[in-house]
Amino acid sequence: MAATIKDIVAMTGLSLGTVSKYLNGYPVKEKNKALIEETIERLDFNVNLFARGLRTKESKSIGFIVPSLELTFSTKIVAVIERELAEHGYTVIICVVTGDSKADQAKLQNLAYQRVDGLLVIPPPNNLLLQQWLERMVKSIPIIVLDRLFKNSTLKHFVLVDNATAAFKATELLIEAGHHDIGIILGDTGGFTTDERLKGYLQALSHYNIPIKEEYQVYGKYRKAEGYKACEQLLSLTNRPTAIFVTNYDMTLGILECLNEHDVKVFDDISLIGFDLDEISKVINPNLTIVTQPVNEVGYYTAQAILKSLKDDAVEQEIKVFECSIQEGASIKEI
Amino acid sequence: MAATIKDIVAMTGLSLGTVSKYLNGYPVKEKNKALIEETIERLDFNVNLFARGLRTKESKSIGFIVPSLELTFSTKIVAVIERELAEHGYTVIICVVTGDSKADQAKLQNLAYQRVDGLLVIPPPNNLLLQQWLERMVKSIPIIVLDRLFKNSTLKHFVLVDNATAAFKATELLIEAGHHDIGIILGDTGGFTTDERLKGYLQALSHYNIPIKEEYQVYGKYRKAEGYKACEQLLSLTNRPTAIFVTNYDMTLGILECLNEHDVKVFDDISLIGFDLDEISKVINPNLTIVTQPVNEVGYYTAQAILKSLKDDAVEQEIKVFECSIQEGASIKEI
DNA sequence: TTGTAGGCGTTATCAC
DNA sequence: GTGATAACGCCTACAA
Repeated sequence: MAATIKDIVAMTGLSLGTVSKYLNGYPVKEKNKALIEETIERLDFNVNLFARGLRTKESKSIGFIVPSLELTFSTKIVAVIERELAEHGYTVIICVVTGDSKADQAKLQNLAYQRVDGLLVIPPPNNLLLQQWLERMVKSIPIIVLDRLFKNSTLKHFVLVDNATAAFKATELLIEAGHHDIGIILGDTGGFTTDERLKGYLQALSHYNIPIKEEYQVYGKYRKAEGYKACEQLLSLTNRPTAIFVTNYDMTLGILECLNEHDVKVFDDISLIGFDLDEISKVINPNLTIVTQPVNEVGYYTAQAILKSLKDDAVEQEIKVFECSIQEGASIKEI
Repeated sequence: MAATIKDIVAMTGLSLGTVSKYLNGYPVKEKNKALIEETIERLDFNVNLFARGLRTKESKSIGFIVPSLELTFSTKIVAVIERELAEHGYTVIICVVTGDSKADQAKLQNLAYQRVDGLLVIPPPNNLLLQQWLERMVKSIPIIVLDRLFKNSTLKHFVLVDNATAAFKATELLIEAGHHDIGIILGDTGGFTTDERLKGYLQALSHYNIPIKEEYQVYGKYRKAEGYKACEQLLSLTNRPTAIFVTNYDMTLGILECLNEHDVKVFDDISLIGFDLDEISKVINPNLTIVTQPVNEVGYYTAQAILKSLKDDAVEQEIKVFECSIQEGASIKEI
């Protein structure tokens, strides 16, 4: 049905080799070039990537494994990366791997079948299966892991955000405003970013000689609904914290909803510092003070990095770390 | 490098045909089956979709063309669809086509090269190029268009949301609360959903004999920043509206930010009805009354529909319409 | 149930 | 610059 090079050959009288050369940017007589181009147009010819891939072993596609498309962080990164890669003729195949799903195995296999040229991964918290699969894949294609560091791994390329420092600074901000009873709402127990953020929080407390209270550390799995519950837990404490540090976007929504429903006023009744709420920090009244991750920079860097790996297949170890910044709002009360 | 069927043949002593049969679910002697499975495991064999596709002309991938990954509506649909399709062994290739970009042409060509088995499309407002391309593609693969209706087209399958009725009901709600001066913040001039929503708004006004004022209709391109500007425009009117209907998520954020900065209180100073703000309607104080689109249902239906089209290639005309609902908050004041 | 052989549409290696 | 020809890895008749 669809036109092939042979059809072009038949129409132009040129040889298969010549047409193929044209298609791949090799020099062809000006006259023949025009003839081929016209014929391609007429036939609505599209190169068959099955056939080309069979020969060249390149799919011109890269796989992007994310833990969820419902989490704002992943989605934003996908947006940036799609843009950059498309510009270079690469197509992005999305693959959601949650880490706790029976479907993961099948999904990864599909991705392997597709013969992507490279892989970008934001690993889910629970990811043994995925990690093993990656160790196998990295033998044949470049892989960049985002937002998580694997120790003792054959994987060499990581892109991180300095979550510990960010959490330290956020906590410090609350401490400097006079808060000693600071709750933190974390992601998944044992998750990499969760641990880093907790570390920063604890370091800040230690640094300022503030006693650490276990009951102030609650987990919300980075989800809005879980964040809501975690918040209720903090509110129900007899020694309720005077300030809360929420460690991602989606949970912050849950926290705000919870405070709203319990008629606890941000600033007046409780101080708050959020995470990555760029779009809505000013929608909220009072404006929220937030830690912001440099999502665009991370995405851009990653896209460029994978493109580079696709060319040179130099396999140097590389760990790139980005710093967060704090955007001041009016949600922290001096006490 | 990577193992092929031939390698399996060499290891097992079976023939190529037998192995291939196993791979495709045809009956094979139990003993041979076990042997093959073991060998596949040992060799880390993955079917080569280039080769298979070359024969079968199927890529097991479907393309999803969206106007942006920064718009909440698209992103949510992508999430649902990826989940459903993956379950059936299909892979999703994301392709952002903005409609005003020089890059569109190249991106569509790439998608054509990839030989996707089917296409899902949320067209951007400005989409002549895309539409022409789709008319060509639909000759060979099934295509479902979301959130927009093409008239006089060879495209036959559309999934819509009844935006006109939704806008009518939203406007009616404001009218019933006593509002006559109702501003509407729309998407892209001439966009399909924009026109539908405007239509519903105008119908409601007419139905209740409320004079239509052009200056109350402003456009915000469905973007937060543009929504902000549009809101400022409404606020600056001498006969400032007493209520505003904002027609998508992202713009609603902009409007809220704008009202916040101009110290105009929702409910007290101005009534508001938003769109698709599910996650944050309760984050805002007062809770926002919103129109909600059945995103999950739309996504689920679409995924099932494309899977069906992939099997039967019956090409019946089909236009599926989903209704919106209204979720009551406390952002509309009786006057 | 198993084995054999041809071909899917390209690219790459030659010789011309 | 151009033209023939052999792969690439798999599926699918067809024959056994």
